[in-house]
Amino acid sequence: MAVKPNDPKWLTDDELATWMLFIGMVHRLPSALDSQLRRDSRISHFEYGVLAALSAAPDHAMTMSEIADCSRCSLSRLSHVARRMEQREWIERSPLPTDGRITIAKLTKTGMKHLAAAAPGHAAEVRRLIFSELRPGQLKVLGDVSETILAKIGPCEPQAQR
Amino acid sequence: MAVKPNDPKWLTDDELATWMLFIGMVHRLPSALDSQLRRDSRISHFEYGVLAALSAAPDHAMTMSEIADCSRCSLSRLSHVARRMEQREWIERSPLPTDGRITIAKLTKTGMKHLAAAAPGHAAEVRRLIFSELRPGQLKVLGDVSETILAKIGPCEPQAQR
DNA sequence: GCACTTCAGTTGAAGTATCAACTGAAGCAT
DNA sequence: ATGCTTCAGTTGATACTTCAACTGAAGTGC
Repeated sequence: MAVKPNDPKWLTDDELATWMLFIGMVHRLPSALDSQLRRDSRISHFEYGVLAALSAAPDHAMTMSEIADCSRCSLSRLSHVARRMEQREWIERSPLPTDGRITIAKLTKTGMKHLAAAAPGHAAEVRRLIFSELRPGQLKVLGDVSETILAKIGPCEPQAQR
Repeated sequence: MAVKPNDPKWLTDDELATWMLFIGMVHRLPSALDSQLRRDSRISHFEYGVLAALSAAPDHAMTMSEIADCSRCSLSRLSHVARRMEQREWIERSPLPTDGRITIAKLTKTGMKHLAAAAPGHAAEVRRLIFSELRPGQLKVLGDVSETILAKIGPCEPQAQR
């Protein structure tokens, strides 16, 4: 991202240099992860996250809102994605009997298989791109900084609470 | 991003905790920056980057390929975006007389005004979200880590060189 | 000078995301 | 029990991104 170097309200030189690297990385990393998953496993990074979340949940099932929270996306986006995943029979959706507003999404066997097939390659890519050359001190800083930024961004706005 | 905690090829506990925070931040930061710019200045983060790059270039002009390189995007994406920006009269495009393959994109006065109007608010948001609570040591680590990851990802693949 | 290749960029189609509007279910106040 | 409000989720329209195919210009070998 290039800049307005003469604007007094912009950043110091050090900050600017960091910013260029950081924003470049932030832009390119998601698509790099996405490419690997699509190429090797015909699945998007976002879909992978949903499957992984479900696989870790009791009974391989969660409500739509729970998934949206932990995937940090809007219900709208999740709803579209869930429809496509349901068509591919990776998940099944059904209303909760005791509260008709709530939809339970459940991982199918097919979905579980796809996830299991995709996981090792994805893990290897994450390790290769990020953790392979990260020293413990850097790991800690990266976690802290991410946490701080996430806190500043705050909870999902788009449609979450309004 | 939830996970496969029992997979031996996955990550250590420390790495996993860091990963969840980091990938969440990486996903949400671009849309947070985008929201601020769209809300306050009717411009996307990507378009902002293009305008900023042009504003820093000699004569406020660059070739399409140069812009694509420094914005880290495909020529295809840039071409679509440039058409929309040309319609809004933020930029003008013309072929280079000495080589008909090359297109020069040039920032217009209108485009410059929009950029100047958007910059302070955007800079403030970047500062608020990222730099306000970052200590010098963290700044350095963030830059180094970003650089390492970018190097691992390598140059743009999509359409850049093939 | 002619075919072949590479280069720089554009285009259209298909997929995906975002936004606003909507639906039906549940809660709640009277 | 009836009307209002909130909740959880879905839907359709619109906008954007990506992919593959294409175009015309320049370079290359013969």
